[in-house]
Amino acid sequence: MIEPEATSKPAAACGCSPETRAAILDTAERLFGENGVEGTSVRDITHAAGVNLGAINYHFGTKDALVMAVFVRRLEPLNRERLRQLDVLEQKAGGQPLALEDVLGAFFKPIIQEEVGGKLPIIHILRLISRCFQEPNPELKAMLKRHFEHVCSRFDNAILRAVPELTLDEVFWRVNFLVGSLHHAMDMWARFDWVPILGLGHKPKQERPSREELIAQLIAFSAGGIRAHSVWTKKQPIS
Amino acid sequence: MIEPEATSKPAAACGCSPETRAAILDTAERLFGENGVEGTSVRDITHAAGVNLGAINYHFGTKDALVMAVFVRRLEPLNRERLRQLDVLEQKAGGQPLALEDVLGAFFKPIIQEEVGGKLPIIHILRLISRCFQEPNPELKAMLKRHFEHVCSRFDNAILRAVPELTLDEVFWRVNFLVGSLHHAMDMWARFDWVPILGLGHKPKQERPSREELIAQLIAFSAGGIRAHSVWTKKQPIS
DNA sequence: ATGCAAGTCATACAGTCGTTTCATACGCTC
DNA sequence: GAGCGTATGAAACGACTGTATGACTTGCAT
Repeated sequence: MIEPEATSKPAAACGCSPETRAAILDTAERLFGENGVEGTSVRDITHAAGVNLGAINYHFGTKDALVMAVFVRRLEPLNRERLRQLDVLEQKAGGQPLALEDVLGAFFKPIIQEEVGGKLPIIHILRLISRCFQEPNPELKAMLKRHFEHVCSRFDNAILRAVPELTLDEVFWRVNFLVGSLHHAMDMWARFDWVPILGLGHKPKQERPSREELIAQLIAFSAGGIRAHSVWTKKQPIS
Repeated sequence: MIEPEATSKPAAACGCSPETRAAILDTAERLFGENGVEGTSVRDITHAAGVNLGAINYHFGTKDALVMAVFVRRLEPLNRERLRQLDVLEQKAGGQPLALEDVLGAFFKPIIQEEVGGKLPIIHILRLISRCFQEPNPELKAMLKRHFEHVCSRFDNAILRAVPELTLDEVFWRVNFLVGSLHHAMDMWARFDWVPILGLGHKPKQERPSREELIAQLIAFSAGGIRAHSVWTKKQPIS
């Protein structure tokens, strides 16, 4: 594990930072997703990546800056792809409201397209996002806002046009429900073999579903949930 | 903040551990929920609780044991109340399948009943549960399994009877979707004033919804999602 | 009064944290 | 080949981590 990948050449060909930077980003993304930012030390990362301890501070300045770099590398292409798919749908529709399932597909599918933004499974960065939504770190929150603000605004509007019965507030909260479902489900999916240890109800009989099957289930669930009758227009209290 | 609550009496009345233990549990629950277990030191807890540094090790042995104690104090009465409400529903139904919304209500409502298991807002322990579902700590997982296994099994069965079209696997995953919605939404709700900073889409025009309103929305969404047409019986791939 | 057990206190321990330092080795331009 | 900027290496820094120790105080039974 500390073995510094024997295939690496003894020296880089150019003066710029070669694969060390990428190795740190890859390893940090994985370990952050598995154990959290606070649960992963810079020594964990450098040892697993087979680079020197000082490499993180040299290439990124601080550990916090590394966290930001890990996010930016993934979030930028991920959300660009989401918007691109939404653009395609709206262009096809020619001004008409989109089908709800199509909108949800444009939001979910880029998550499971592993090649978006790199060759590492996207699940790691998704688990990391899920973790960091709960963190109180203001810089982290500002960064997440910067990347998600426009995207969620576009999708909120598309969903509101697809299901005009709802109020904007209801769309806001139901989109948050949907995001929570995505995060928790993909986390469960990534650790499917351990799910019976977690013990959330029955252990499914069959194998772990494919990513495509899980996303199909997620789209069906979310669409059904968003299409549920409005409950806040009448402001009816809970029984 | 370090002020050891001036109203406390100079000495306890009995030889047993008096309010120190409870003060540690209350403070730990809050700080763990806000900053995570790894992000909260024993000094953070003891300072905020106004007790001595050694008090945690004296009363609980280790920090990990404190984490367990924090969980057990809440989870036991919470899940007991869930099962009680489900029992009442099944007794009323007399062998007939329950209404899906009633089942979901029995799962969600005890979360918002603040007086269940203590006088602290339940939101802290909910955020802590949400965080710890992602932790790789095996002892934590075993503890969560112990508390949730029976409860989720009961609710899975009730939901399966309410929506017999679904397969057991689908119920399993949709219940996980629902759990993710609950965790993420309640976390957002707890930090509603900061949500625009997080930037998940539009900022709602109106005020933060009441807990009852949010749960009503969550029940509507979840019921709609669970009632969505089965997608795995036909094993249709994603388009 | 005396002894005892429980609780609190200040302090210290060894280990780990993120970061810094300085020396060294490299590819490049002049 | 000299000089330069970039990258890596080993070691150390002070701060912080969870935990352990021993003295002190308290309420209560003898």
